[in-house]
Amino acid sequence: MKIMKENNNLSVFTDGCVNLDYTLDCGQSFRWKKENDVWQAVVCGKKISVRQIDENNLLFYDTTEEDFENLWKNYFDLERNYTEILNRFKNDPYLTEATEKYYGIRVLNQEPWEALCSFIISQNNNIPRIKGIIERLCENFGDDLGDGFFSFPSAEKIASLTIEDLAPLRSGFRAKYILDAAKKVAEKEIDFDAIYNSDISFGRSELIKIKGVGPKVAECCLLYGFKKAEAFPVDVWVKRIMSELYPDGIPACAYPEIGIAQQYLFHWRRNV
DNA sequence: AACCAGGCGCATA
DNA sequence: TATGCGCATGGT
Repeated sequence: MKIMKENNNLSVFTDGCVNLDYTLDCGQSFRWKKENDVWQAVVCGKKISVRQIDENNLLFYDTTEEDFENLWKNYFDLERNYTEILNRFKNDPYLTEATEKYYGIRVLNQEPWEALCSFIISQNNNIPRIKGIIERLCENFGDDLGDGFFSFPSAEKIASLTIEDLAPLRSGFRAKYILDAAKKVAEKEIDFDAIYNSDISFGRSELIKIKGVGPKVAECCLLYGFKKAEAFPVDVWVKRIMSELYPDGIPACAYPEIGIAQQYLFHWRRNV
């Protein structure tokens, strides 16, 4: 990976397996917006603007090398060797098709709290409405960073609120789950560092202690928020994939990064 | 064990 | 334009 400074911007040359359009609009994150070919969001409390120049080149606007090294490199999972993983996936015909068609999806490493909160909201829900609820959550309780951008509110901030405070979100029965999660996280009853640094089985048993977090939401948190590539969220689309294509289970070549395989298969199956 | 709890996109009537 | 369906979890 080569990094070049261009005034205040950072030009990053990757291995080519990075497609922002696929990555930022495949149901794993809900806050990115594309405006004039530039993808924008607030991540880790900072506004980020990034553009795909070509297959190998990303341009990060107003970005320091320090922020890229400390935040964005990990966020976009750029340290992982996707070439090697996707080559291994080619031992399976369906994974071959999915990875060729949607080459460049990367599994993001989002902030644990944002991932947890987002996937609690995602349950029994569709993507347009998930985005709306999260947007209202940030507008109401996040920090105003100007130009219509808001940070994702902290667990501590949410923990200080009541169900009535959350009414403007129109999140329905999920509001009580959001509060329970915020309280358990703010009071360190759920220890993010421990989950991050432990085996996936520990994270599974911890996260389902939160009301509104079942197996599916827990797997999403572990995959997108705790960098567990071996997490495997099974939603209705993945259930279809499993019954239609893999009645005997996930092919061996997908291990151990079955979460990455899942992301390609999910997007592929949804866009048939 | 079957149903409901917000609400909305989506497919079908 | 109206109607029903799906959605992931917990509680009844």
